[in-house]
Amino acid sequence: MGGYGQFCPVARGAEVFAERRTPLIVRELLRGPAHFNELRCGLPRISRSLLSERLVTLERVGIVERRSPSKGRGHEYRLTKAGRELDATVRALGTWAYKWVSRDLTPDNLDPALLMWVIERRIRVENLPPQRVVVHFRFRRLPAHAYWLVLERTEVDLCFADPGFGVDLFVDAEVKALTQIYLAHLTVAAALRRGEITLTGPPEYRRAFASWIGVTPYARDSLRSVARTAEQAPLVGSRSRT
Amino acid sequence: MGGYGQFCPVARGAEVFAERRTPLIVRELLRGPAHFNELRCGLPRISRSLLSERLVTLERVGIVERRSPSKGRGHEYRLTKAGRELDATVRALGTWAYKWVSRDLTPDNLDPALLMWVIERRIRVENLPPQRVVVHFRFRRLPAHAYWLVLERTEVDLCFADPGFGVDLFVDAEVKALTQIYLAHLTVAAALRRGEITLTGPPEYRRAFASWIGVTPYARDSLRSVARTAEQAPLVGSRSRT
DNA sequence: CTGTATCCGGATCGATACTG
DNA sequence: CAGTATCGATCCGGATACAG
Repeated sequence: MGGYGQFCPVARGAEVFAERRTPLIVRELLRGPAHFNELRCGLPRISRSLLSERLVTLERVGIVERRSPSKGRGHEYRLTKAGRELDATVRALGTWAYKWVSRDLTPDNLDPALLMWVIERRIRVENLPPQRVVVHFRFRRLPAHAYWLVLERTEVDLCFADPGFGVDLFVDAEVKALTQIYLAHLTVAAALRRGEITLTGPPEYRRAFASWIGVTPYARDSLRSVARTAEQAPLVGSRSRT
Repeated sequence: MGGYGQFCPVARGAEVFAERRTPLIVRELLRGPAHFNELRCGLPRISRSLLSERLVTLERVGIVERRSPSKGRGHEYRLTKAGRELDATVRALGTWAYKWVSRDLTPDNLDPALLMWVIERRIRVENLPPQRVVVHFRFRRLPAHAYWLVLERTEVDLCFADPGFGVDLFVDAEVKALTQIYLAHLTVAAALRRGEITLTGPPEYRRAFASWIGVTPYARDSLRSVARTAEQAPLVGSRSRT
């Protein structure tokens, strides 16, 4: 019961791309992660069985190439040329969804761990001060979630335990507000005004904080991005993680 | 178990667009049909239950608008502005699939009725002779399938029974070959040479037949993007785009 | 004619246990 | 660590019957 019994390219494409979770797996692969458990980081609720099965399918149809352990353990999953060219489709889908469905965030869509993960990747290092800054994030009504971002111009790290350098800036936030900021549907200034985010620390860091946080790349393509203020310079590209 | 638990626009978009059969339903709505059973024509194996359910979902998320019977029976299903803007995503998917997966046609992908349906819609009326031409299609090893195309510059009709005007041109074809022609992976000339299509009728009609048949729009998109890429390469002569 | 509700078999998915 | 096999619960989808 796999296919649609059609020769139409949209149907053939949907057979491989529009299977459940597949667009997200392709999105992750486009971002860069190549190992099984790296991929799982960006796919919070996926089971290992399903990810494994999808990777097998994607390899079979020529979107993914599985390479033998180059030096570490396990395999490397890389997109083939065909897979990389799915970028245009993923972008089109993301851009559409940014414009039309990203505004209404239900509690089910919120995920502090995932949020911190993407915020880390989009930190605008060029706006950081020369010295290292440790920012401690906590989320209201979710005491179990605590994160530390260690920010340096040369490297950004996300920790799940106090890294021990001392904390320079405390961020106490509503998950929803910080998510909206990442989606460029709310400015840091507005969130502070409404009390949905509280910053504690030296004034220069409190002032600069907004310039450190990046936004989703899908906001860039949308005509409707509301929060395009002076504080938001062009987005930086993704940086490599090791 | 509906959503993916993510705020990422790609995930939100996939929740609504990448559900099974949904890309095809959107594709059909983009083409124009607005009534329930018109939609089913382009979705051969879909059950009424599933189409009904998907239309309800699409209406709920704001992609489809259900209008009360304007004059006929039943409802009209129209894309909203949000739905129409999915065009870019459908095109991206179709263009990708045309390039990467449309070549390998399995018997399961072939469907004479659907093929005739899309050929009818893409007839290049500007190349037709002034007088009416009736073309009778038959498919090898599928004696149950017989179709008549009544071609006029002002109107094209597909019939499943002899319309009674007499037949001007007989086409006896391998389903696969005619499908490949529609996908622009094979020319009529080559198919004739290989004996995969046989034309019977006056020489002027046999010669002109190739110019009446159109090809999938995704072939054109693909050629255009190839041209665009070529134009960016330094060694290729310039071509203007509008 | 234009859908909708129900039922049931098969497909899918996550948890668990297991292997290299 | 990096997956894979198995199994049971859940979900999906087509057939059928039914309603406007």
